[in-house]
Amino acid sequence: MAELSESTSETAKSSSETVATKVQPLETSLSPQERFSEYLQSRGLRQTSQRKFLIEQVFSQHEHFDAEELIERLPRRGEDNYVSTATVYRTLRECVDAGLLNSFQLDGRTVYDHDYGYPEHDHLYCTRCRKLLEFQSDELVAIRDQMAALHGFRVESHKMIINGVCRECSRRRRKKRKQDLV
Amino acid sequence: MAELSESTSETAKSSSETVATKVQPLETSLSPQERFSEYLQSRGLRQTSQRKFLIEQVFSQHEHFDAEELIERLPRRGEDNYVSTATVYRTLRECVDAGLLNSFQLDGRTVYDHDYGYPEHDHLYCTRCRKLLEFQSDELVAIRDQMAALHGFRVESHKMIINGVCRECSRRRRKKRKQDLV
DNA sequence: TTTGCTGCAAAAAATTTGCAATATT
DNA sequence: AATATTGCAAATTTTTTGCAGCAAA
Repeated sequence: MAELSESTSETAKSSSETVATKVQPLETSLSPQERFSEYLQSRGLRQTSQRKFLIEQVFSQHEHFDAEELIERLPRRGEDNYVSTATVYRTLRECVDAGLLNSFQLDGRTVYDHDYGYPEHDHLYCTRCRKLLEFQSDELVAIRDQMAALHGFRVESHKMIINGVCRECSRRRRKKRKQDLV
Repeated sequence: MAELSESTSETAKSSSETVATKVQPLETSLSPQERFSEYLQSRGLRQTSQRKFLIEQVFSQHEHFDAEELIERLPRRGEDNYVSTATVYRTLRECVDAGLLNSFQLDGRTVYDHDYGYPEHDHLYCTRCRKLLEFQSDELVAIRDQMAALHGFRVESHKMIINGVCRECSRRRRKKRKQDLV
């Protein structure tokens, strides 16, 4: 139904002190597959072909996606490696439990984001083109911890999303307005 | 189905520089009712008894709520002032458009929060007791703006939620663990 | 073998929508 | 009078669940 795209990261050519923004892959000792295997084993769960195939697909590209999008690019019923909708949902949830994926809500859908192998980050969401950008800020985390401490909270995680209009959409709009004047 | 409660605000007895946390009502020249009237008029929409009644109910208590909770404390079908589910949903959406309410997703539900008459704030969510606390941080907003600027975004809004375990739940847990040892 | 897992279809949960009747402006 | 709004029920949308048969360990 809806599409998400272009999870970009730009370099901080900036200015002020502690501005870290680049969201770069981390080095990991285990591949997502291996990490998932560990998770399954630790819980007495089974290594099935469906789970293996799904993890492979999910980590074959670093993009945000929702269940529907994932299912769309998977083999159809009858084809090889077909996985039922129910199993896709079940496996996505397991990935979140296993710390491989992160999930959040966007326009009513659950969006998944690679967690394993990526630094903690948050998102900028363009309300015009629905593009999702990532950013990373240690300062943000520091404030988070400060706020939590103030209220006696022990932090488990956080989600932040900044809604706005991206550079491209602003440009597009400006151009259009100019044309409208002609 | 689920219940949300106790939107508290604690005072910052703190310490470090710019820590502002108290979320206190703002002074407003218009009541929510009046503000909604303006909104309706400006769009050629109508002032109906249902809308009037709903705004009244929604602003009669400063709490987070979802559609289900609201409907529960409203008159039932057959009673005076009954408002259909569809209208409740439609009106809540209008409130968001009108800037009276804010909404965000929590555990699969849409949660509404008073926006009009309250300073911009974010939330701490206890994953154990599902309590929602508010906090306010200018620093957070500053970082938000900085991150947006870095990516060429024009900010429209943001949502942040910190998940964790609240003071009370931590205590409860600790006590329980102690008992378990006996 | 034992028990977890999968696919299927049906169920759920939370909104949304079509439409005829009704109420505002 | 013109048309926005409401209530109702049916439809959507997204995700979950029950269950019988299948498959890892």
